[in-house]
Amino acid sequence: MAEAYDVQDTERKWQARWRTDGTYQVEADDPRPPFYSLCMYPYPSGAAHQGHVRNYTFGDLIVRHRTMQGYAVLTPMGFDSFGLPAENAAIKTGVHPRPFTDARIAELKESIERLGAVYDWRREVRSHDPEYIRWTQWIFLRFLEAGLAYRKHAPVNWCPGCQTVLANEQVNADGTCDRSGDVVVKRNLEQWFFKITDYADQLLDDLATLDWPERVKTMQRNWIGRSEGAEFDLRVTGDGERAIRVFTTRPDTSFGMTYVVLAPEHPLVGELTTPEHRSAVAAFVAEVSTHSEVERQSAEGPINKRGVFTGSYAVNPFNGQDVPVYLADYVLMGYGTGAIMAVPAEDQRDWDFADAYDLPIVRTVQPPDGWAGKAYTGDGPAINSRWLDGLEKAEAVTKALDWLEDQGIGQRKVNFRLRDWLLSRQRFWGCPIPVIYCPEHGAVPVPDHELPVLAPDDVEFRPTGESPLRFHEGFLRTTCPVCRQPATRETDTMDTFVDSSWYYLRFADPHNTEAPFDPAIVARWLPVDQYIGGIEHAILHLMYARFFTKALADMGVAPKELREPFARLFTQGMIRMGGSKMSKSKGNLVAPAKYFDTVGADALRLFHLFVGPPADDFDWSEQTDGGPSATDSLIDGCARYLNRVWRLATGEVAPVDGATAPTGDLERATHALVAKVSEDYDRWSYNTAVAACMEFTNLLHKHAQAGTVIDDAVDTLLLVLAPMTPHVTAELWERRHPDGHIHAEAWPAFDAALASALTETMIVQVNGKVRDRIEVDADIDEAEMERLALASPKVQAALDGAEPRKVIARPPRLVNIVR
RNA sequence: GCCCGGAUGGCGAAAUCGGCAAACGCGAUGGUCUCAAACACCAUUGCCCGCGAGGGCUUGCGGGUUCGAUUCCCGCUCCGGGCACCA
Repeated sequence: MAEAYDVQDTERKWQARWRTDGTYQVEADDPRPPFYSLCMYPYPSGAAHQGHVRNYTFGDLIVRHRTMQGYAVLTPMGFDSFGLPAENAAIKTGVHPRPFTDARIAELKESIERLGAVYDWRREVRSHDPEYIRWTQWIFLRFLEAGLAYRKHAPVNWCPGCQTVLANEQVNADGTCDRSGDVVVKRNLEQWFFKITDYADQLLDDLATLDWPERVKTMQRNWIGRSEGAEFDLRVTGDGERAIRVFTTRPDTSFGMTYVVLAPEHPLVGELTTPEHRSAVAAFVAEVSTHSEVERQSAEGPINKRGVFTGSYAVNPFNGQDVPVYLADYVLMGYGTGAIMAVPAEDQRDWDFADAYDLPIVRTVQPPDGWAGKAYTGDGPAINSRWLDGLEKAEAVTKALDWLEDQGIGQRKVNFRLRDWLLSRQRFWGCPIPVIYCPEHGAVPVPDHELPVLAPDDVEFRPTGESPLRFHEGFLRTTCPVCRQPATRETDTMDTFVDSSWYYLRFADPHNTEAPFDPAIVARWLPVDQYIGGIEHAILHLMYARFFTKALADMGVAPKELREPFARLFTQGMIRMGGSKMSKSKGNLVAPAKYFDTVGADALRLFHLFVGPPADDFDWSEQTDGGPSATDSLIDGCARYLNRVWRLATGEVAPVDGATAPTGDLERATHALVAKVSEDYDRWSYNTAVAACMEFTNLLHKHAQAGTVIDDAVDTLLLVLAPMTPHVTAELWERRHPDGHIHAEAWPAFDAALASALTETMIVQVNGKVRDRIEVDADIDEAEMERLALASPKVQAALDGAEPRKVIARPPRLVNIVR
């Protein structure tokens, strides 16, 4: 009886081998060309889920393929181990987040290993390691010195559920918290910020240099939201001193300004409000401040309740007319100058407001004939605009800008939607911000030699909305590094996105005790050649990491030439179940363990590779009562395929009486397989690479049934399968080549000439309909094609005696006869 | 509202540069092996008409360009995602 494939034993055996033999450990001085492959390091939420499996299967395929191609592949892994879930669990159970987190890391690490994904574990990085904390804090201090970290009072997003401040990026479009789903409210607190806006232009421009999915780049462009325009002053009527500064992208429409609007929080509101309007304005401002950002920014509600007149007027500098000054909740203090010139004829919001408040509307751009809409925002000749009349938009904009600058009233100005990154979190389980507050010296950085500032273990976890550190006297009370007088520590911690903004740099030099990393070593490995992760990080993490790389390079901490961290990015599709993303919080996870325990890691990997294009979402079908789901059937099919490969490679395919070997040159077919799989690996078409392997396996199977010798072809099949299904191919290789290690073999070469077929099936069409198929030499010429085609009885029948009007021949595959 | 994707058999999908639509697999049906089952192996499997040979139709919908369109262009429908008073 032939020996069946023992999945469990084999996978365990090879995982142990890869752990101990160092195949995937590399040093900075490795003579091979470097290749840095990185999967986004995970938040440790426990055992892996199918999203991890998919991510690390793709990543592992690249690592193994590049290694076979002769690269020194840097393949590190770590854990984004600070964060809310561990702390929330601590509040619930009273158990410190560290043991909780460490246990979950151990679980996740085990399932990653059971997947057979290989990493240089010597380089493991965990956000909550004291050494990692040290260097995160060190980097924060460098940002502080460079003026890129600062503190200010700011209205911040406060989540009542999480009891903490959130970054803009963590607030959903509907104003709810990205994590808890609670409605976010505004609070005014003193917070630390990173000055990411200093890099807005670079973050925008350098997107062009990246080999990233277009849609991710577009999302980043929209998020940065650059707009060009003008800022200029409007004198307040009857007031020799005060002026209102406005921002506009349409200075060409300035003659159509019929009123001015300030944000309710604008500093001039008090001064501009006349006594008879005071109570109405006060009521309006109070009303607006009770609304959350969401309510305020939703266009619902009657527009005539959304603004109020201040009683003051300002002068439109273009035509000298007085225009009324209003407040409206749709004007935001945080963008531009917090004040706008309203041009209702060319802006729909202004139009609606003018309509509701009976304000005049003057068109300054001629709408096209038959224009039935209200505000016209398109191009057209300027009208009612004196010296701009007749000019098209672009010219009018330029002329208006020049005029503003000549008059000394204003100037060209670029505004960004991007805001500075709020990094303070009123949380315990994060990296402490290394700052001390001294009554005498203010905010003083903790000296480098006192790092890391570590949170104490003996804290009480309470849902207070402030970090438990605030109640820990031993942590809180300290002395000022400058004057040695009593002082207090900052008790906020950093947003966990700070940790993930530089971990990929630390991986290059993870044990450095003198610096976060050696720039020379970083220069060898970075930028990351292939970064893989979920689309959900398209904006936040990827923008922050780009900012960190640029800032660190400018400070000389990272190599100066390193302008971008991730040269190529691949965003894998989501796995959905029942229409929503598979996630722990939705309770619709399908743990991989049950597949590891049955069909094995290779079969599960093969399934993820085969099921569809890696970038596409996949719907995991739910279990029906008792029977296997469609998804489980697909996974079983992958396991069956690997058993077939096993029998083929161990010589156990049963011979079939009277079977004859397929015709065709097996050597050519083998070259074609290598060509196909090589190309598919490079273009992220793993599903078709698997299909090609299956097709080739079917071919070899027929040979085996006929008893043909096919050893070289089987070896090649194992080699091209090795990055996809590493365990079974390693085992088979070792059995076929004693002491051999398939993952140390070279990727098979192919001869392009041999990879193409000798003969082709020529399709003969009459009027575009297929009428015949003829086997021809691959190097056939047009004349011969036409001759063969016209000689075909089926073609003659279709022509029915008619003379062809035209014959199109595309050697060697197609002839179309037009009658 | 704006921007970006997507739609192909019963299901997951393929067709890479405008040239055989449905590769590969799942499921299904019939058969071989078996006491039986599982495994394995063989065959069929887009839809319609036809005993058959064969014929017709088919890539969300409607047009267009072309000898030829799943692929390019115009106009829609539906689904998914991102952004959304950003002046």
